[in-house]
Amino acid sequence: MNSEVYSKKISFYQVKELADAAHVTTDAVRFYTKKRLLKPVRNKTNNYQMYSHADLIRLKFIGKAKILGYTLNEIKQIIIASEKSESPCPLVRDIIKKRIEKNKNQFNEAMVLQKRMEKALRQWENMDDSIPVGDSICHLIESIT
Amino acid sequence: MNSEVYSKKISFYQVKELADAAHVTTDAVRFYTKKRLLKPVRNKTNNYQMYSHADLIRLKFIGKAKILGYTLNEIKQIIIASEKSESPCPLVRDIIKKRIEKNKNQFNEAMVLQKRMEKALRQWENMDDSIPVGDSICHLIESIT
DNA sequence: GCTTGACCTGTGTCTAAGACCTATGTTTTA
DNA sequence: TAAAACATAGGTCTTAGACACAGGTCAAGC
Repeated sequence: MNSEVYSKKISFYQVKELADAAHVTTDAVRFYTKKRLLKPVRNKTNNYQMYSHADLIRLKFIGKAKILGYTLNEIKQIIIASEKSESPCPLVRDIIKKRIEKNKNQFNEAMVLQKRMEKALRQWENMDDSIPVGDSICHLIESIT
Repeated sequence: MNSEVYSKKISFYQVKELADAAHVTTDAVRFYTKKRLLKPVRNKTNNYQMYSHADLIRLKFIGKAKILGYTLNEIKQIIIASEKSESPCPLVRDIIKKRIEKNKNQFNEAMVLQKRMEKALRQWENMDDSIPVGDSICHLIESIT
């Protein structure tokens, strides 16, 4: 049995119930709560957190936003905007545009790194595994220009 | 004037001298020192760290290894191997091979994310910036399947 | 009534590689 | 002698939680 209260037509969830409903861990729920992305109320008799249906919707929203590449801080800004009855959409569009651009740069950087590593590995094919001499550490890496 | 001691044919470097010589920050030098990648000795009169020429070579080595994609922990393992008069080369080759593979996977994941973001942005072109209703937060993100 | 298991609480540490800041001590230079 | 430039240790901050620990709560079965 869960902790839904039908008489009041208000459902509350405990941490694990909420986590399971959104297919995330309880650690994630607690983490989001600490960051104030979720806003449970306290059950004063046992000090437990009680999550509302709105929290469940928020939690699912967080999941979708995350797979689109939004960070938790960005998601928080979006939620805050929506709570002020502002449209968060311009913010949402703006963030994703910037992230797409940023990712392109990181992509290129990662590509450069990958090429560099592959080139090094090829060059090392003709070099032996010698024991370092003097202050040298590894002639393979030290041979890189 | 720096703190090189020519009479003993041993040069010592202060943090900033070493950092400048390897084109890194003093914070980086201190960080590597804390991680025991560099091993200065203490000047007992003023409690300063004194770095040797071997430290400078290590510091330059760290720089080269880093642009090849090695992490500091991996670099530490390599240095430890070389200090035991073992050849660190098999380790060096092994790490880079694994990282090349890992990068390929991360590359693919990043590509999937990028495509997902671009697709979302295209789909949002035909949607308006409405104000959230009820428990909804942002219909743009919530429209993602 | 008691135990057991499953849940809850807060707190802390760990991940990578430093950047930045504070407060304080030392050395060099004008 | 005072200021500038160096040094020290220590702390916090960045991502998104995972994992561990110690102890409180609650339902079920015996």
